[in-house]
Amino acid sequence: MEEVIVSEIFKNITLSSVEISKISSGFTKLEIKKGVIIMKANEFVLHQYFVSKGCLRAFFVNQQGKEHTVQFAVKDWWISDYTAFFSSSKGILQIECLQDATLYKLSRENMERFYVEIPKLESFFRKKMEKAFAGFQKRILGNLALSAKERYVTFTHTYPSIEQNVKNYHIASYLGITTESLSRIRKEIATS
Amino acid sequence: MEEVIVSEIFKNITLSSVEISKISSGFTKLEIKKGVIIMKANEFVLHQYFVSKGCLRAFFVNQQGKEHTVQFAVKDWWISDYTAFFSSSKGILQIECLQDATLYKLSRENMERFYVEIPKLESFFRKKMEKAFAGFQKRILGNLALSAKERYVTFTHTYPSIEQNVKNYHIASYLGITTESLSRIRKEIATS
DNA sequence: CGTCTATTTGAATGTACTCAAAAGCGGTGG
DNA sequence: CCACCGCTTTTGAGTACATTCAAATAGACG
Repeated sequence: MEEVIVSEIFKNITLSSVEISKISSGFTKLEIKKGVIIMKANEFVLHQYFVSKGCLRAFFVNQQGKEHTVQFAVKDWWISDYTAFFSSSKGILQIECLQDATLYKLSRENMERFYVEIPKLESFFRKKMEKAFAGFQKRILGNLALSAKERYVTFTHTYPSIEQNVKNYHIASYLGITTESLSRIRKEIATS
Repeated sequence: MEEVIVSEIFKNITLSSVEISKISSGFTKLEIKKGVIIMKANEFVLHQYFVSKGCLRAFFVNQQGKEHTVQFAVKDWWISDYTAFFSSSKGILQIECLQDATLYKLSRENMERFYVEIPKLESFFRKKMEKAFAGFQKRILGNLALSAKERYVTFTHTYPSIEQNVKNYHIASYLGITTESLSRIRKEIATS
């Protein structure tokens, strides 16, 4: 892997050249085409992915075949089925590439090795978790406290870069409403 | 603080007596009575709390005065307004004691000191975050994919110990429904 | 026993859903 | 350039589910 990517992923961290090459060798670069499913449900989740370019989503398909988007990821985000990734178990999510993407994949194994060999990376990932956790809490609160319309408006403000990349039905499946409802909400907003 | 509590909090971690006393001095023991609010919204969140006994909840109050429960905590759980705690900013959640409780409080400052002085604690807290994150993801998925009735049933199975400690309207505010709806759901389940 | 709080019930309302059909949009090939 | 195709979004009508508001019942506790 080109080593320049290490400074893209681990911004704000000062690393020696030895550390950089050690980290580099732990990542694998992937070029993914739009439409490709890079992670299937019911398989062991051994990797997480850093998005250097493009757009992806992680989603759950329920018994009725309905899709529920758990997460979008654009540049500088990480994506995986983290519940499975952390517990080294089989996942329930699928991950789909929505726009041609450049990814860097990191195995749990290499990540654990980083923690031991380069402790500041453990701090880095801990902080990343803290932010993700805070984001999830915000989302839970939003689902509890806000109407569908408010959730949509919040979404467009919080993730303007994502809105341009994905279909409305992906957004609907993220907000927990149907495509039709989202369409009506958009109309209502446009005519007000 | 009695040092015996350190082994209660940091189970599965081998610590030297020096480390134990260092950790002990970082925690403060609290005895809290039912009904007491230990954290108010709009104040800086400097601590997180380990629950040794009792039951608490973290909740958000929206403009209309409606309450939304983000988290319950019973024995061995931690509770705080983590979004604010991690960013050392003002919180939006309140934390209420639902059953007389024994808590051990830890400041962000002391926690950061632990990370530096006793690195295995950073691993401990990282893993704790990973589990909490996984739990939140499950909850988001539940909110998206399940009906109110299914969410209630899942809740009673996942947190049987909590259900006994809290009022139905607390559970309703956790599930995102009204007390009346929860009552009807319970009736429906009972007569089936 | 009486009071306060929590839960249940009822009736009317509202919001989002389902299903079905129409309209819009983008790309491809004649 | 335009006609066609597939996919996405919009619109409409009827329905289901949860909400609101109000009132009745049930429980807990002094």
